[in-house]
Amino acid sequence: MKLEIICTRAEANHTQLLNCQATIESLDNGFQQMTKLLSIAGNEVRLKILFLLNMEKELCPCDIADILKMSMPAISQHIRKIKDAGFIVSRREGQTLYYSLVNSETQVLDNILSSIKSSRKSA
Amino acid sequence: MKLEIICTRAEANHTQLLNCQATIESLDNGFQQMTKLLSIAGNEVRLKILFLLNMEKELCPCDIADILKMSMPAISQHIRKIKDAGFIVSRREGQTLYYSLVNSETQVLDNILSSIKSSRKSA
DNA sequence: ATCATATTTAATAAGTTGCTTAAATAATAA
DNA sequence: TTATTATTTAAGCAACTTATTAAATATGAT
Repeated sequence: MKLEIICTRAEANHTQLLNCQATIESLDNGFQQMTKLLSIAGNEVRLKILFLLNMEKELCPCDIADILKMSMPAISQHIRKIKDAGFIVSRREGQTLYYSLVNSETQVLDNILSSIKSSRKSA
Repeated sequence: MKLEIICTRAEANHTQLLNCQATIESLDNGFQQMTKLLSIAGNEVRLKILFLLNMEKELCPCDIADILKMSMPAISQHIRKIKDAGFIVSRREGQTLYYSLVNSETQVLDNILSSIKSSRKSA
């Protein structure tokens, strides 16, 4: 792989820049995975859904729509995104679908959610 | 504040739902602050910029453009978003602007960045 | 001054997001 | 079967995002 440097500043440290490029490239998969999580959680509605599922273990779309005072289709479409990303799973009971968090490799998500939980005390 | 419940399921636990609404509302500020951070970091380019600034202490836009192989204006506009959100500051040295991370209340961000760092080992 | 470098800003275009409304599925009940 | 409830899907649209290109600032050098 070709690593080019175009910065012309005299002070620019080319070794440093090449090093940075190599590091960024070696972590490419990590960046993609993390961006997937953060772009899902970086929407206030979806962040609240994740928080609620963490708090209540499982909820149906209707509950979530009630709690967040939003329409069913709006909630359903957020749920689909979170599900497509693999962070939640569903379980059917009659006409009702219950969604719950997948608990795997969610160390960063856990940290985000507990940070929100403790925000009441500090705010 | 009026808390309405519209879910008609017989099994729906109204106390639970009202409780959830109250919790979500009490943490409103926390949700907004966290969404701000995650929506900034939930873009792969910005996540890499934050990672690089964490790794190298300070960098100029030109360095970042080189490392990420992107145009100066594209980088500059990402930097502006991160700066407007208050996560980085700049220091001028002649014609060059050096950007660095603001280190305050960044516990979640630190966790995100160190998680990426350790992704090489596990991937 | 004039020019070159580092950076930002503005205008714009293409793509994405996130809602709404209406229609489609799926399961259950009468 | 027909109706009801829970949920999803589709179409449409306004708002937002992110890149590009070109122009504007700011600093330093000639």
